[in-house]
Amino acid sequence: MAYRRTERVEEQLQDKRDRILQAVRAVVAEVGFRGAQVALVAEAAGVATGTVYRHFPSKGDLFAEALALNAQHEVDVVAAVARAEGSAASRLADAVRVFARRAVRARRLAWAMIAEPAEPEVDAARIIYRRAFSDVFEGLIRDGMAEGEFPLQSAAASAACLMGALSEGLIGPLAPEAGDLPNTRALVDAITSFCLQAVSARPFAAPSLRVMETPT
Amino acid sequence: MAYRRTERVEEQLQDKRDRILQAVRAVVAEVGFRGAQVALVAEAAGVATGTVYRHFPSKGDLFAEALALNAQHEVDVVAAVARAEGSAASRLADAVRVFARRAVRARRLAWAMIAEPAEPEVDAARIIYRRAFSDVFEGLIRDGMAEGEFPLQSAAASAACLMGALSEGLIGPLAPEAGDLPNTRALVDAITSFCLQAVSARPFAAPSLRVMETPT
DNA sequence: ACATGTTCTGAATCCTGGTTCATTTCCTAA
DNA sequence: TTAGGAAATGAACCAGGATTCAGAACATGT
Repeated sequence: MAYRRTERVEEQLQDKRDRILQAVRAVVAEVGFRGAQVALVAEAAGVATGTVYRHFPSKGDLFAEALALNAQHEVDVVAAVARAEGSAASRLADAVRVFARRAVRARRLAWAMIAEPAEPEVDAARIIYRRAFSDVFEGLIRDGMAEGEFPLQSAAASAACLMGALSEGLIGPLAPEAGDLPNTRALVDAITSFCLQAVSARPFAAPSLRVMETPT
Repeated sequence: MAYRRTERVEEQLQDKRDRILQAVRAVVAEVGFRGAQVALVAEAAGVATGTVYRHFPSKGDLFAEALALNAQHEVDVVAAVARAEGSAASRLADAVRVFARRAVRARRLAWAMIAEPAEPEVDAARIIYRRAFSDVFEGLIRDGMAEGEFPLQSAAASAACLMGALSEGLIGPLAPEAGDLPNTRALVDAITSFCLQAVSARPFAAPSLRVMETPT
């Protein structure tokens, strides 16, 4: 016996792993998932291509973990806002606004995280985190209903719609092709109030469908 | 000169082209974009792989055109509903409902069309049609504002959010993994009223953000 | 300094599925 | 019936990028 993994090595290993994850973030923020190849990530992390595979089983796993890292952080931020004090409505508005604002700041990265096509593993992770955000909103909607601030509704469905409105409202403007967004503030406000009203408005007696069965 | 493209040949050609496009639809409806490879499509269309390339320059183009065909049809259906008579609110509700209902019917296909990862050309087409739907909704929102049915709002932003709420509200349930959706009706209703209220409710004075600048 | 095990390296390999193209089959007009 | 194209075929080809792996460089404890 002449080798033992010392504390120091352990740290270096961990550190290298972290560096690789950070590199993914950096590369994706720059060239998106599309252009993010393993070799580039390795270079950005200052390691050889093969090293990446000593730390992660595959590209998909690596990228999914990188996304998860980022997304979890955002979830935490939003959840913290949601946990603040105040009415459900104001907390919901704040949560939505914080999400939107942060996304607008890190345009390219946000777009990649939310919408850019990527490996299946990444998609899987996205679904999980979409739901995580959705859960936060769902909790707020339930609070609001409990307090009588919001009308009764399917919290789960509303939360999903809310999440959708939020990301779609953002996606167009965030897309790399779209030019500079001139009035960030207005955009964020529009999205926020859309979401708020959807959830907090008095129940609307949706007119029944008079259109016949639409065929074809 | 001993050959001239006759009427009949012309038709056969056109017909073959159509068959290929239909085959894409069928294959995608079955195995999604992920599993849809050119060879499969060719087989489904009853032609050789190479033939596909006599009609379309590349897989991406073919698939994008197939999506466009489908999407355009849906846009037409929704636009027709939007053009019916009645208040803006009821037309909007109907439009949303029809979209959702039809999507729920053709689960796998709808999911593929709306959300499944695919070639860049397909994504490009998606963006175009997303906007097409969004435009229909935007028109209705404007109508509603003009009539005083809806409060003043950014029609473009609301329409985008609406589109997002609609697709996201659907996507989860439509995803291939998700089991059977038991109460289709309830889902469609929940989505519809979410959208309606978002757009038609009295303006909500969104509480201002008391949370400090969230760092990191 | 050495023996033994570990991590790193990056060029070579492999794989997948889109695309090509030499050949065959099919049309048309004379 | 046949010459002069056009369209169809599908096996072979190829690109691009993930993954591997044989050797080099390191660590550790004696």
